Amino acid sequence: MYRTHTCGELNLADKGKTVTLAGWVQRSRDFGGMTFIDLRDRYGITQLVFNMATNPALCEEARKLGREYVVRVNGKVEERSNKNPRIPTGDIEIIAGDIKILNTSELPPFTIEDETDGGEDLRMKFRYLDIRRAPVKNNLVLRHKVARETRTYLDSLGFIEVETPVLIKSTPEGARDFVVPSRLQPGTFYALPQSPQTFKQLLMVAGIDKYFQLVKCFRDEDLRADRQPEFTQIDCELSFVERDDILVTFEGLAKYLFMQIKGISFNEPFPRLSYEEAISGYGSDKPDLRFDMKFRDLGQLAKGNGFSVFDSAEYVGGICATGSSEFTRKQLDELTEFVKKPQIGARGLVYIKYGADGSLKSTIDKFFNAEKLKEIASAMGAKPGDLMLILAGDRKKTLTALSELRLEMGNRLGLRDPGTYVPLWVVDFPLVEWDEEEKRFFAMHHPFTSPKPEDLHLMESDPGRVRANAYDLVINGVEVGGGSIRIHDSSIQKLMFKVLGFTEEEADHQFGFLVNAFRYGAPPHGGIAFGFDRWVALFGGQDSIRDFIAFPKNNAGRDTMIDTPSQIKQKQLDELMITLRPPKKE
RNA sequence: GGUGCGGUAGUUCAGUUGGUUAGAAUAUCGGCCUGUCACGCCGGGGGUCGCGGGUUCGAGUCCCGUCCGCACCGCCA
Repeated sequence: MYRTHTCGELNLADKGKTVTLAGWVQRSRDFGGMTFIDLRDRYGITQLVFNMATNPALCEEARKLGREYVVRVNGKVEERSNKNPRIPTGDIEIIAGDIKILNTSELPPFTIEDETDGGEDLRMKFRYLDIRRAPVKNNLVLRHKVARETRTYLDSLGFIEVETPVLIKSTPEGARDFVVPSRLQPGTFYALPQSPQTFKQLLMVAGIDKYFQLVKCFRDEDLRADRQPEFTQIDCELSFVERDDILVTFEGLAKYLFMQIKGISFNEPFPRLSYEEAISGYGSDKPDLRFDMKFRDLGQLAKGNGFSVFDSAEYVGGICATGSSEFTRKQLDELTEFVKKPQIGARGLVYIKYGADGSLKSTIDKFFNAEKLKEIASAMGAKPGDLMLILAGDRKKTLTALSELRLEMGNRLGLRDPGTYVPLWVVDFPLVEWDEEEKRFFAMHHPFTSPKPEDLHLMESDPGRVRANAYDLVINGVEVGGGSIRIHDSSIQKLMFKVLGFTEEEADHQFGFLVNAFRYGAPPHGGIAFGFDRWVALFGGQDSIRDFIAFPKNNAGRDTMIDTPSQIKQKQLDELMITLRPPKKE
């Protein structure tokens, strides 16, 4: 037997036992007369003791062990005279009787500690060392647990996990595809799935009834802290369901996961907000509801006072920060700079301080007398001690900017605690969105999303106003999942393609297989997909999904550890009949 | 495609107005140390200042270009 125990399990109950442990040398503390070594494996750290008085040869050997050496140790479990309450094995130590070096190690390029001295890119380049660190390892354990609990829950409801192909067909709608050249059919390409969307719908036609899959998806778009080119979805689809069946089922999954993973229970149903309510109230289709600070539309109240910024604005609205009237000039200047950043794009920021003494002080005193300011304050629900922040301009842009300002204020006021979770459903998304560049409508969700029956009559006359039978689950401002009731009626599907500007030929070429399948008795169906990585990161209390993925890509889609993407051999290109064009000359 | 920040010892960083031999912490190596757990104390080694060009008597510092990393906008049905 290689080892009798792990480095994380021994305690006083094991006192007196002779054990064999194996692991990595985390650190050694050499006192000359005695040496302590912290031995680490996935399960924890156990202290080894070597004493010059009782076993000088072995103690000399132990002094020579370097960081990250792999060793196996025989010894006796003893109670420590000085206990360490900070680790689970802190009551005991191993009096080493024998030690074997299983492998030496070069000096690692960064310290293998919870608080490492390694920077991001070094950690990625030596990810196998990074994963030895408890925080990263624990994230992977967390990920495993979420996956396991997801399977347990869905299985208990009769879902079955079905694998769908990874080499599929490219479709121009939506994100860019990663493509894979075919050798057997030179000049043609597979695409990697952006999601198994069409396959799960075909599984519904096939009568699978309740499907799920923890599945890798691929999108060739630019990356962010919460976006990787390959990521994992909890992909689900059900037959013979209406929207509320799906919301209830997966609200159940969310609640189950919160209970199993975080020990948090939600007794109330998740609130539901329409897309329109979310946008007008929070400027975002994924509002962070850990704090209120809802927008107030100041509309006509702001206009006609000679302040041209307001008078010429399509939209004037603001937020009220409770108890923030004491913000300093410096803080307010910072906020102004914040909203004027190009990424946010507001032209300026109007504030009204509602002093605790009832006084009103603002950047627009010149145009608004105390009475008018009081009217605004009352419209915004402000009380003495509050700070009102107002933006004006083009409606869409201003709502977006106000949303960013709201989140910034939430951060500044400490209202976005990572340990607090506030979920909600956003429903009734628009079915399609007008694209000014291409002068055509695009599906907001995807082309198989069904319109709400009551809006069906607008499909041809005013498609922009048609609402979709679609929904997103949002937690703490993170879109963790979304889905829709699908179209199962081929005439509505045809209408949808028409709205999107597909000719019948194009629709047939790209999605003919699905439309064909629907001719053979497609059941009403719908589904949802969750961003598994985001969900795990959320449970882990972090914004970036990168440390919840064992081997993630960097900002530019590179894996610096294996150095990819990279060039391939000419022979491979020849087989694929691919000729590389020389780089464009400027 | 764009914006911002960064790149100096193995690592994380500091480096003033352009001016002597580029520093600190940590890691590492050597010595001392019998109860540490961020051990302590003493000593040593360690630098292509990302790369290329320019300005200058002189560049880590200023300018141009370029590469790399991080965050964001566009993009992500």
